[in-house]
Order: sequence, then C-alpha cells, then structure tokens
Amino acid sequence: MSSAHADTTEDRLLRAAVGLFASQGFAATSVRQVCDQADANVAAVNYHYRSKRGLYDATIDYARSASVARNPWVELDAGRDFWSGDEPEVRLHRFVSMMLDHSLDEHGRPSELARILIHEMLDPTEAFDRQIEVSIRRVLEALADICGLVYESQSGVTPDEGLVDSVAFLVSGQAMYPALVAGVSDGLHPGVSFDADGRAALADRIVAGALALLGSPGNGETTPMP
Amino acid sequence: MSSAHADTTEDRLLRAAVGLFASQGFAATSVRQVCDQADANVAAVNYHYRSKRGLYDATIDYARSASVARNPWVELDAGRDFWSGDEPEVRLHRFVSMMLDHSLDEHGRPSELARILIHEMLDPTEAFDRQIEVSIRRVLEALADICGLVYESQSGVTPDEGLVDSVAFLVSGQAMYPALVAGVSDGLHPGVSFDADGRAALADRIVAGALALLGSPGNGETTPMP
DNA sequence: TTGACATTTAAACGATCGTATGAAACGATT
DNA sequence: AATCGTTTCATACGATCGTTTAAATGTCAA
Repeated sequence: MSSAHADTTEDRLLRAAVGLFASQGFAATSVRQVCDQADANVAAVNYHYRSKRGLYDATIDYARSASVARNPWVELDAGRDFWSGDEPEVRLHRFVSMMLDHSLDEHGRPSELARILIHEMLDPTEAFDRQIEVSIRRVLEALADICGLVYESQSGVTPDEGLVDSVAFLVSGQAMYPALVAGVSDGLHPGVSFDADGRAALADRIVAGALALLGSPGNGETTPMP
Repeated sequence: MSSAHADTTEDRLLRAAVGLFASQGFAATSVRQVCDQADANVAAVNYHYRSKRGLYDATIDYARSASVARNPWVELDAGRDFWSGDEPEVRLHRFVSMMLDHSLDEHGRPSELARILIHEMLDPTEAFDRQIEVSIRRVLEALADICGLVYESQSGVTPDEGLVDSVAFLVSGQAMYPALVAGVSDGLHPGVSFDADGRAALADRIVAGALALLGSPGNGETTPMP
C-alpha cells in the first residue's frame, strides 16, 4: 500500500504544520519553523493560505480529515437509530473504543488532532469557536445519548440527566486523558500501555466503570460479548 | 486572616506570571506581558529572576506552594501507615477529592498549577524533568498505592498490578480532566458543574467506578474470600 | 517561440521577542 | 550630609516574529 502523499508545497506545509501545531500550539509555532520543516520558502504560507491563521484553519481540517479517514465516527453520522439493533452496552463499548482510537494513533502516540483539540481547550484561539467546539460537542452529545440508552435499558425508566451527564463527562475524560499523557508516559504511568492491546483493555475498563455507575445488572452476571 | 499579598515587585511579577503561564504556557507568554500586568519595568524579570526561565521556575514553585497551602497532600506526606486506621475505600475517596481540589479552585475554575502541569505534559520544557515530573509521579504512585490497598482489602489477595495501575490511571485522568475542560466548559458539558457540590458528586462517582473495577463487594454478592 | 499565468524565490518591512546596560532613585548606615 | 548597596528606570541590542514585495522561475496553451 502506497500511502502516497502528494508532494505539492501545500501538502508539505500541511504535514509539517500538523505536527508542529499539535506539539506546540498555535502561538508557540512560527511560520518559519513550518516552512523549514516543509522545505518551503517563508512566503509560501502567505501565498497558499493567506496567513498563519489560514494555515492553522486548513491544518485543523486536514488533521480532522486524516483522523476520520483512519477511524470514521459511525455513531455520529448514524444517529440514534442506525445501531438500534445492538444493545446499548455494546454501542457504548464501541464508541469508547472509537474515542480512544481518535486520541491515540496506531503506534500508541497521542494523535495530532487530539493534541490540537487539547491545546484549543487549554488556550482557545478563534479557531475554537469556529471549528473546534462544534465537533467536540457532537461527540460528547452522542456519548451522552448512548449513556442515556444504557441507563434506560437497565433501569427501564427515563434517564436521570444529572447522572447520565456526569458519566458521559467522566467517560470522555478517561478517553481524552491518554492523548494528554501518552507523550510523556514513558515516565508516568509505567504500568499502562497504549498499543492496540492496551487500548482494548482500557476501553473494557472504562466501559465497566461506566456500566457500574449507570446501574449495571450485576457483577457476577454475564456481560455482553461482542 | 488578611491574605494580604505582599506588594513587592517580585510578588507582583509572580502573581502576574502564574496567571499568564497557566493560560498560555511558557513559550507563548512574553516577558513584557508579565511586566505590563505586574506594573513593573521590562528589566525587572531579569533583575529579580535572572531570565524568563528563572521566573518560570519560581512561578511553578509559587503555584505549587499556593496550591498546597490551600489543600495539603496529607496522604503523600503520611505514607502508607498514617491513615491505616481508615478503610482503604475512605482513603481513596479522600484522595480523589484532594486531586479534584488541586485541579479546580474554589470558584470551580481550573487551578493555575493544574493548567501549568497540563501545559508541561502537552509540550514539556526543561522544567518538566526538573520540577514537574517528580511531583506528578508522587501523586500517581500514592494513588496507585491506595488502589492497591482497596483491591487487597476486598479480594484478600495481593493486587494484580495491571488492574491496579489501570484503575489508578483512569482515576487520575478523571481527576485531571476537569482542569482541562473547566476553562471552556460553559459550552461543553452543560450538565456538569465544578463548584463544591459538583466536585463532591464527581468524587463520589469516580470512586464508585473505581471500586467497581477493583472488585467492590457492594453490588451483588461478596466475592469469595480465601 | 511567444505570451499569460501560477508558483517560488531572495530580500526586506515594521513589530516584538529575551536580554543587557548605565544612569537615576531609593533606603539604611555612617 | 555623605556614602553604599539595592532596586527601578529609560533605552537599546541583536534575533526572530508575521507579512509583503518584486523579481525570477516554472508551466502550458496558442
């Protein structure tokens, strides 16, 4: 498989920018840094993207497209009905796994998109209101929706919104945290790995904890098998 | 009690720096920004702290002292024996509450120390190896220690390190996440609040999830004791 | 080959960066 | 009042910032 990057100046700029913006944020990354790493002239950024912020906007779209290409958000586009054939617990597990797959790349390193999102949450730029917030909110709302279905299916009554929102919040924190710590995790958290196996174990435990909070049917009972 | 900030130039520099470094990080914060906000001359930083990084180091110590003064890490200094009179579950709950109190200030806003730590985890400077990593690791090790005690007290056997490390990791993620999202949380997570009541509810649920993973006796029947 | 257009280039713009300098202002001790 | 060490000040250094300009180069239809 030839992943065959295009080698236009625009693409080289984007590929350099996504790494630098992800690791340093917008303000701390200089146009010259990007151009040096992309083997491009300093003026290339302003020619192809109008300004540094134009490049940043394009970089966010690029990072998101790449992340979605590797790992589509099937639950988001499908709405509440698409997966209705599956039990809510299974849907929750798959959704958490997807969140982890968006937070970490295939090598267990933090994904560039996730790092950009974290930078924007820590120190928002104008891109937050324009591009970031909406996409994050869609994920969180879908997650809360699934948590509500889990609650509903286990207790039979309409969900307690406070509990469901809290659980969705805690689950999203657990799924986002690896993207924050994986970059320096050689030192911290020596007992946790973020490769495919580690991610699967993590997803299992995040879901187990969430199910317990949402009123799991029992510890010793059978849990749904995928 | 007169919290009576000293009004020396050094203190004004520190108080301005802790806010700016917390919200923008080291690289994106300029010396002139700090001096303007502190009503000090541009040369004041280099006179009192040798360099921008000298100010940054002093700022980290200042933020940590302030955080510890508001909320001491009793579990950290006490080691394994001090609280041995309490049940491990109680110790875990108190420790999680302390982590949340270090992540958020009294108004439910992200604490400055926590934001500096997150910036350092996201984009480490030399201060990470020199000051940050050790202090984070002490907290995480204490947390893992308590999780191990919980596991031990509930299953009666020596802890499974993989499970205990994972739970400690997930708990730390849940306790750190509010510091990341509280700054922009007016939009995201509308159903979750970070005031005193919200924090208490959060701590309850984090602990409940952790206990479920560590094998809580409470849900169904007690797990067999050898 | 010529002409029209797209892209790249070297060079420079003013602004701001971290830092350094030397003189002025200050406070405490003779 | 004179002196000395400490702190603040205006100012400036070289480097780098984002951005702009005009000329050089590449591309391709006519």
